[in-house]
Amino acid sequence: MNQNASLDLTDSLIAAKGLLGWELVHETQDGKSSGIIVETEAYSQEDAASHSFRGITERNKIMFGAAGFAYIYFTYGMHYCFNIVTGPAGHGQAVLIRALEPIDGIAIMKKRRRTEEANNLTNGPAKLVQAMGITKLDYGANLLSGDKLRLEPGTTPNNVIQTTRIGIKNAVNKRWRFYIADNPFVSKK
DNA sequence: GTCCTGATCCTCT
DNA sequence: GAGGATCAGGACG
Repeated sequence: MNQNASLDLTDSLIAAKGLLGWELVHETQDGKSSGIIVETEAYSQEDAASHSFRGITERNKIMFGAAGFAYIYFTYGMHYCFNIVTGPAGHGQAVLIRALEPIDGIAIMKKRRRTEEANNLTNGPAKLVQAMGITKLDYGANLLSGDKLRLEPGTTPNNVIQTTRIGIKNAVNKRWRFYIADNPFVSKK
């Protein structure tokens, strides 16, 4: 376990791996909630599965901006997913956060998720958004500025698994998904 | 405009 | 393991 001095967001693949072990913190009226990032996926504009593949649009324009901002999108008519923008300005890429290990505010998460099961709070991209109280209002938030929604350094995990992504139809052969081995809060092995 | 699809989750069998 | 919920963005004309 090594202390992370800084986060490399110059490339989504590097960032997806580097984000594992970092803590995502959100302070709301209900209190503070946070969790360790245990599962991520990388997306880039050369990648047919990425929202940025077909170029810049009103929805995904934040992906083409500077790194370190929140890209939140709505899908399947009922779910939001949370991404961290990476790469240089002008290059559309981001890292999808797929799962967290709950740390602070677990009682708040249970209330938001309407469940008592601790291992069912944040083990999926739409679940963690709900558990953390993230909304579309957080679109474009600067995660590195120490604001209410932010990233905090954690510890680098020892065992990281690299594999294929989940829930996509294009570019399914790319092994752009990373998760911490043996972590019970990973959405799927 | 209209149509279709989706980086999902939950509730059933 | 399968299917439904439910709506915004994007493609097309």
